[in-house]
Amino acid sequence: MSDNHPTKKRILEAAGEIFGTKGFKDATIRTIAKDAKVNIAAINYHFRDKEGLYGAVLEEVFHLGFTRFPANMDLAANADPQQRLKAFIRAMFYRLQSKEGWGGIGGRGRLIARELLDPSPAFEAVLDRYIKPHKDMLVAIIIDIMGTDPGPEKLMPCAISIIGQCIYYALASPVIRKISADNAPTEENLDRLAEFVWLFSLGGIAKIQDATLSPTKDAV
Amino acid sequence: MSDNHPTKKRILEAAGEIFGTKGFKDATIRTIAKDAKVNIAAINYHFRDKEGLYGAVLEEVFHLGFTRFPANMDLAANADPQQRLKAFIRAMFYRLQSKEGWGGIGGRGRLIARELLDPSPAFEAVLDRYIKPHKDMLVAIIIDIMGTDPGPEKLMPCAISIIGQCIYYALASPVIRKISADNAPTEENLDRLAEFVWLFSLGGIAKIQDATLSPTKDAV
DNA sequence: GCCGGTTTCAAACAAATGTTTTATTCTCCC
DNA sequence: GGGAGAATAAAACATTTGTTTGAAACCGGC
Repeated sequence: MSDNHPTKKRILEAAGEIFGTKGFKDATIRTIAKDAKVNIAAINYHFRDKEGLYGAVLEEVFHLGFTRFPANMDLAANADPQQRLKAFIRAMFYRLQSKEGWGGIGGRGRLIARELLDPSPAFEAVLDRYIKPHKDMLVAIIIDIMGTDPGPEKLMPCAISIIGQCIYYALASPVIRKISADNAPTEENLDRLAEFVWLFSLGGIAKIQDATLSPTKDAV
Repeated sequence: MSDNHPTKKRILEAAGEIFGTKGFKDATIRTIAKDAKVNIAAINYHFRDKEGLYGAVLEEVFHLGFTRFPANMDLAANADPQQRLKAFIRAMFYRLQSKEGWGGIGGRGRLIARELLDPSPAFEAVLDRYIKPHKDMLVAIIIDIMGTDPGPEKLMPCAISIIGQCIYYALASPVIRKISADNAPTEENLDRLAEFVWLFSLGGIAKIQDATLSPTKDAV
């Protein structure tokens, strides 16, 4: 079983597409096999079962996305933190949306959104290997922007707000297209959308830095 | 077929829960029937088929959410726009997350997230009836905060960023819980999270208002 | 050239699931 | 109180779908 086996590769490719657009349950082995021009049994032979295939797809998709579009996207490590945030957000948009990455709504980008909603058993590994380090990177950038560590009560929600905006564009693009077609993500407007989210987030961070938040145990 | 028929009501209740947690395809009418303590055939009898049931659930869920937690939540219409934004965001959090609303991750809140990802045929109606007016309300608030209408290039992305943050908390709460348990939405911290998103967004709006954005057709 | 293991293939299997059917029970109105 | 229509129940049906099986084809090494 030499790796990057052509059959295996074709299956992974087709599966990424089908799992992304239809979701785990709606995707059928038969459709994947047909798209990959492969016999049904080949899938079970190479990946044990449907879940095994899904796990392999997930790992491959994350690996691809984070190597092709790393969080510090074409940027010197000593760049000023605001530019690093811009690169971080741009990388996220490109990773999620571009054809070269997860292909946005038509493709595997949705696979990630689905995992956020219903984490699969295979997601746990991906979480530790890719997502947590990615989050730490963002947190470090926010600290640098603020100049001091404001503590987790401000840090984490900032990170969530930033990531949330990026993911939402990927998640809701069918609906965004219906309500405001110009702002639905496409290959052409990723830079514009990323720049917007960047500016918006810089404003948000600044505001949060100055604010005194209600105590954690709120009983308003 | 007198309405709020007890059987019909029980089915709707159970279906909302099951569809929300499992999604359309994973939910089986047998499970729903069992939870509702109803014969399987009763579902087809009252709702024609599985899709008909789903449509009814969707309509009922949106109606409930937007009447119980309207966007101007317990607030005078002439309140200052910043407070109106705060109320808007709080309403969204409560609608999505509270037990009395869509019950967050355990319940029907996920149903909405699923619709954003894969809009069903039944979603179209809900979009016109509930979501578009809701969006218009937010846009009006943003205009009031800025003092002038900045044009759609700034308005719509602001609205998307704000809504995106709220939805993301609902969508990703399983993952947020794993990464930063304190900030996963619960019945108790909704006010705190909403206040955070409000402040962050106020900062974002201010920043965007002052910024000159790249031209729409960007070719950096 | 042939033999071992690997890979592919077509067909069959078994389980799950939406829907329909047919009979029975219930409910209300005359 | 009886009957017509609505509502419920149990069982059967047809389809989809993940998986397995057993045979055929392929391939590298001796």
